[in-house]
Amino acid sequence: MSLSFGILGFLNYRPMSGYDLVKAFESSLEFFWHAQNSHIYLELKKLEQKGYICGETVIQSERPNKRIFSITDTGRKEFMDWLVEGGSEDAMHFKSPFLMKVFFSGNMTPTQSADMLRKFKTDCESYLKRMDSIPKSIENYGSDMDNYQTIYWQFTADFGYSFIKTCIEWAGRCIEKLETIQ
Amino acid sequence: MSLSFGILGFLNYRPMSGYDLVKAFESSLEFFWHAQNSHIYLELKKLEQKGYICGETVIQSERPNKRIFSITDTGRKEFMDWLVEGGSEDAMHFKSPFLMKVFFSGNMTPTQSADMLRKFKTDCESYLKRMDSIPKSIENYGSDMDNYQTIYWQFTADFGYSFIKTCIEWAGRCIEKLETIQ
DNA sequence: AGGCTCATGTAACCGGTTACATGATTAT
DNA sequence: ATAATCATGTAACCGGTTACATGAGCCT
Repeated sequence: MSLSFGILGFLNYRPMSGYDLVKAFESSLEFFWHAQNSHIYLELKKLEQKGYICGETVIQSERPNKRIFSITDTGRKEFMDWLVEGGSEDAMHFKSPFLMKVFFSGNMTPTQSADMLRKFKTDCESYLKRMDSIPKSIENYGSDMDNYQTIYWQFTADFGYSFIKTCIEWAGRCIEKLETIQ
Repeated sequence: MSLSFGILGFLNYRPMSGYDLVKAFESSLEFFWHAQNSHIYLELKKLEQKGYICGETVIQSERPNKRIFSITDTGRKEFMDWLVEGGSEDAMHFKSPFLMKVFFSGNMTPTQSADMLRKFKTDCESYLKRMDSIPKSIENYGSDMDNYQTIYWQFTADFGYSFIKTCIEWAGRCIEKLETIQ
């Protein structure tokens, strides 16, 4: 469901091809909404059928042809309804196979589970490093956009940043605890 | 996929009915793996067909009859393989319609988005309050269980706690920022 | 009388993933 | 040569959700 609103949201900024959308998801929503390219193309088809977007083929000589999609008025209305509705999004709990593993780690030795947590921690740390580039890219992106938009991109980036840092601190505490009982 | 491992994990502690499992998920995995009762019953059927668990009907006079499921040796092996495999769980990113809304909130007024974030924050705060009871229930639960198990339950509880606190702090920062530009 | 707990399921649907398929141009 | 970027899709599958259906016993 939310993928379609993500697509509508991007097309509300400007018309884009499926390929553009794949890139847009990768570079901005990636952290909290990973999207497969196959899924995006399927969703574009559905949105077109519903009349929320309309596609136009652009013939290119030096590159493969592409279809550029624009949001329609009904599409924009649909998007705004979703955005404004106060539906409690259940934002607090999320599905995490990793945490489920931690929950059941009493079936492993402390050494095994500490290793798992160390791997998690280093994964987080390298992810955090890659995230350092985000604030800059928002500034670039934002310069030619409405300045007001960019604060929300910064909000989500800040969330990602804080989340990962919380993960690293938590993993550190867990590992410490496990080292005392070995 | 992970639901089945959650079920196997609980049945690895002790035999349970579908109803027991629903309660177990609600009281412990709820935060990071919400499970529908219908889904649990469907999964139990599949796991039985695969031979990972086996069910036995218990006739009760004062209550409806029930089926108690036990984990089999192959089921236990399957569970342990899942637990130990170092598959990178992709624990860092998760799907959040709420954060997607934040990302696109440049289409709302600062007042509207601040309201949304305030609602989120109070939701988090009431959730945090309810979470205060968890450490106690782990202690109770843990007293008759292997003490070593309980540290992992505490780890996941700690994660939930830290996560919610991070959310509250983040929302606070966002609201503050929005209030300055109104 | 009304609501809660105990107890188990089915059917339809849908959001999303995995794997596969193709092919031109451009840069190294 | 070969890898990367640009570009678009299909088919099969599956994990999970929503809605529905039933019914006994207990507590207030």
